[in-house]
Amino acid sequence: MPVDYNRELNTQQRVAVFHEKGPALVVAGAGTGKTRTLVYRVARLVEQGIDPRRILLLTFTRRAAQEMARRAAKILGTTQPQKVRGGTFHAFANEILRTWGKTMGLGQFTIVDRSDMEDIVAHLRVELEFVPDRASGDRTQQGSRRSRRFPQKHTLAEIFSKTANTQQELGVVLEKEWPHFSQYLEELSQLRDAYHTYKRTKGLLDYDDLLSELLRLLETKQYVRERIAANFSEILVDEYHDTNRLEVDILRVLVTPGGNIMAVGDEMQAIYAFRGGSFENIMRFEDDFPGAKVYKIEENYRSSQPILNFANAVMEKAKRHRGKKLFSTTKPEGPLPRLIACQDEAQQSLVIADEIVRVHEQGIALEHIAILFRSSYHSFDLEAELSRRNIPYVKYGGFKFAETAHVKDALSHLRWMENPQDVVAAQRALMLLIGIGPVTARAIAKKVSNFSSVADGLAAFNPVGKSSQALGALAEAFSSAEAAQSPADALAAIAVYLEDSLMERFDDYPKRIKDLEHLVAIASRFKTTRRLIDHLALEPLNETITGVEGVENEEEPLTLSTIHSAKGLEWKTVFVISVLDGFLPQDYAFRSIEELEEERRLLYVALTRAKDELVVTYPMTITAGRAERVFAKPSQFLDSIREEVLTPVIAVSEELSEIIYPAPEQRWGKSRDEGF
DNA sequence: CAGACGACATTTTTT
DNA sequence: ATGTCGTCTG
Repeated sequence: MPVDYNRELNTQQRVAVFHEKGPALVVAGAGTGKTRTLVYRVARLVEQGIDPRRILLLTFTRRAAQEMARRAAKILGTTQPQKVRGGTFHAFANEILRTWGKTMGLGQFTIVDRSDMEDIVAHLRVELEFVPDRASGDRTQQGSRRSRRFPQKHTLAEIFSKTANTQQELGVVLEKEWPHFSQYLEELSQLRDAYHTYKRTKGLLDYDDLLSELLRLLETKQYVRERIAANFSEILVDEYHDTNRLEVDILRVLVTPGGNIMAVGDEMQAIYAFRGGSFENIMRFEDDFPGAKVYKIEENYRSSQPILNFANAVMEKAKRHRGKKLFSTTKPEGPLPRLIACQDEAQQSLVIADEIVRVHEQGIALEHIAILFRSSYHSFDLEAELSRRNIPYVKYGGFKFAETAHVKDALSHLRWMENPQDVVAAQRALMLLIGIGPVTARAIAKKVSNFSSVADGLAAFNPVGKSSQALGALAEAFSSAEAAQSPADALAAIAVYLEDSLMERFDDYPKRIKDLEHLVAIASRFKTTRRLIDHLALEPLNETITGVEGVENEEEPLTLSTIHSAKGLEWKTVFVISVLDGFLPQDYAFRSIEELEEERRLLYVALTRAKDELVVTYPMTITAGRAERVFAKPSQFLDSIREEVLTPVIAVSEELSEIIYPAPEQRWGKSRDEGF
């Protein structure tokens, strides 16, 4: 059955969907049906007879890719579009490198995540003696003092990652973002070399390597490039404003001149500069892909006009923008957004919880409500309040389930089993044992790496001393894990083995044991351990541990999310909390105009998630440092926003449990009088 | 060489 | 309020 493009799309969308050949850039504002356009583009291509397997859809998150394939399938009424190859740049790179890496000497490899990266760098730092080394005995006063200000491991990882993502020299990156560490240029350079060597000899790739190795492959192996380019006759890229230089370079070699690439993005929503993302890529699309056509989609379908007025007002003062203004013809009316000033953070939580109850009573399901914030920890207080009231929620962003210690522990065992040469995983697993520290762990890991199975390796030497019993238990666990028929069974064996250690180490071990069961359930969806491990490294579950345990599901939960994790999503009612100078914009951002502007776009992204009702809140006082209450200033982005656009409200409480604030339809003057 | 202790800084956002 | 790094002890 043919798709009725005339009915389903507006003129601007349709023009983009019917783009014929060659490169195209679709500049689409928030809520203008960006995804819709891509989905129909896929449908259109498939309808034209293009094999869906030859369409490559690169998106920023897995959620986006799945959503798109699902919706395309719905339109076409077939499962065809499910065959569209899609995923993140990193997942795509992984796939290609697994297939073609051998051609450039890249054999089996393991993906190391950020914390692995940090551990490796920390280890190398000791080896290179950038910290006082106990073994060397040479502990001069100077050496000790010098090491004091040497960057911490997470900073080191950040610096190295940034140079990879922006394709810039170490010195340049340091000068620009970490000038206070410029003095260590030489050491950092050495350390980075050591890190690269370490990875190469151990068969490890970090996230950045996935991209740069893919680029290297495409640039050095002509025939591989041609095979892949020929295989993907249509490339679609979502969220183009958040791509970094490395990703664009990959696209440039992958797309033959005049080839079919369609990128979709909105320079006003660029919020990933910290990972090298740059909306400049949107600005220079025509230079990168000569002959490109540019399409614009401006009409917003998501939000009511009052919400758009507010969002537009925030962007009006943006330093660099195209004067693009969102408008709605379908939703001209709606309640005005409100700005609620609360006494403090505790009251803010109470106000939000009360508001949620009110909205919910008006018939809006919890799943259509979201609370957004700049940083993960901004919601801690609110989370406590929600739990107290038994309001179910899921939290996205911040600490991830896959990054919690116990999950990483379990996965390390699995990784070690899969690849006995994976010494990073091995060390983590071994150090859990009493009596085994970094040195012994490394020694054992090295010995075991000569065997093709960890169980064999551990069995080959009979350990003596206090750790022998523990090592015996470990060997046993590996025997049963390796004998397992599926990744899930293997993981289950490991989970059982780990229980004692969890009980030993954590107060909340029942929860953690449950988490591992959850992990086993996830594992059961995978046929091979390799795939399971890759999947968890590339697309870690975004839910945080707190949210996972839900109330017995009477109703879909409420969403709590960082603004970053909310990108591309929408809700009927949206609350943006803690919109304070220092929170949003984050105090770090005051270093430069560029960073401040990115924070402004972040607020813009948050506001444009709302369909019908939007509430912004901030506490008037915050606890700064040592229990001192200080007055806080609402975000500078709210300065001089007129009251016809944003209704200011002051939440007043006699007691903390009783708060007076106006219902959304009430206007400012009246409600404020009532408030006092 | 492992592990405990204490001083200190450090609190973003993601693949 | 937490993690990281250095130092000290057995």
